[in-house]
Amino acid sequence: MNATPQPGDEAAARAANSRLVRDFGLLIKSATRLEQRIDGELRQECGISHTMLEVLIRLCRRPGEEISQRHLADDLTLTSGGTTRLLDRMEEAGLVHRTPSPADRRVTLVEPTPRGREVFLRAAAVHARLVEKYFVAPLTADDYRRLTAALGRIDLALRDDA
Amino acid sequence: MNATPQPGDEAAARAANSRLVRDFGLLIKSATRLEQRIDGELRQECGISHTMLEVLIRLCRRPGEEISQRHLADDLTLTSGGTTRLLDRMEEAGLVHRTPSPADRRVTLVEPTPRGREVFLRAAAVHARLVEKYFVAPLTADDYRRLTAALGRIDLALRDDA
DNA sequence: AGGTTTTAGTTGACTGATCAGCAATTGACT
DNA sequence: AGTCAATTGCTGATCAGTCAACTAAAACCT
Repeated sequence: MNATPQPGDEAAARAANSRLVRDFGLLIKSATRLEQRIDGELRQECGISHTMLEVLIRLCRRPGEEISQRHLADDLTLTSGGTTRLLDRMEEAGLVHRTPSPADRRVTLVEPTPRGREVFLRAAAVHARLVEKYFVAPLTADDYRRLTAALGRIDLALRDDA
Repeated sequence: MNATPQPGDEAAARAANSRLVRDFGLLIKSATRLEQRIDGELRQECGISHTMLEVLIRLCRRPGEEISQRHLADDLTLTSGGTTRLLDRMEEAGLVHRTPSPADRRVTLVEPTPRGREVFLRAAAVHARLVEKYFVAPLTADDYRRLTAALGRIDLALRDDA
């Protein structure tokens, strides 16, 4: 039923079973699952995606401040094209408003609409509930602190060599 | 230039600036960046995506063992349809081989081809190099241990209430 | 000032996933 | 045995992103 064992099989098995491979897989998988869970719940209860929530978070931080698409794109790790389309959908849904920058006619500034802020408030509550349940509750306070610190260092390492 | 401040603005700003929101954003962002980096490098140097590598990892663990698509889908957090198409591409690329299960005529079993194992070995080296650089190096040994343990608990919490 | 280079955002073509619906097969219950 | 439910994998339609090519505007550089 199986082919005759090849010399490479053993080496491949060793690599596939390595500790690092499993641990790294766990990081990616946990983050993916977590995001899927939150995305699904947000769509169902608030009608927005997790990505849209991330946009609203950034737009609501400093009321009155307008943020350029470029800035959003960098912060969300999206391409400029992807950001254009994301904001198209959000504008269509009445969540944000685009205005050309008076200072630089290349840039367009983005602001949440009143409705955008309102939806954000509801979404933030859902978000908080789920983050609490799956991110905070499973960890001790100490673990939580160390985890976020560790993630910060990883993120820094990734940013450093662009 | 800015609209008159609304009563909800302040509440929204508070939510948007919360500690939990930032920390959770960091988790998702770090994982996303990490995966993008690795995916890009794998495509360039080995011609496979990160998802394909994850498939090969699972197929190479126990040489001679064949794994059902269903099992793969669950393990990768993909839908069955997505898995079908992923394996279509991998079969097309000569990385895996599908055989109908003799025991249950609904299931099809998947095995790596010799070429699949060979590509996997090269990809695993690239993978190890990057994981080492961005996941291990930025952390102390102690942090690393705690981080993976914490992720394990998060993953468990997510699995528990399916 | 004037030409070159860089930057911001949009768009068309494509990719890799999802979802929902399907056929085939198997299991479970009388 | 015979029906009804559950499971496996596949498919068409769609979605949300990428990439590369483009335009318009600004910055830079002698």
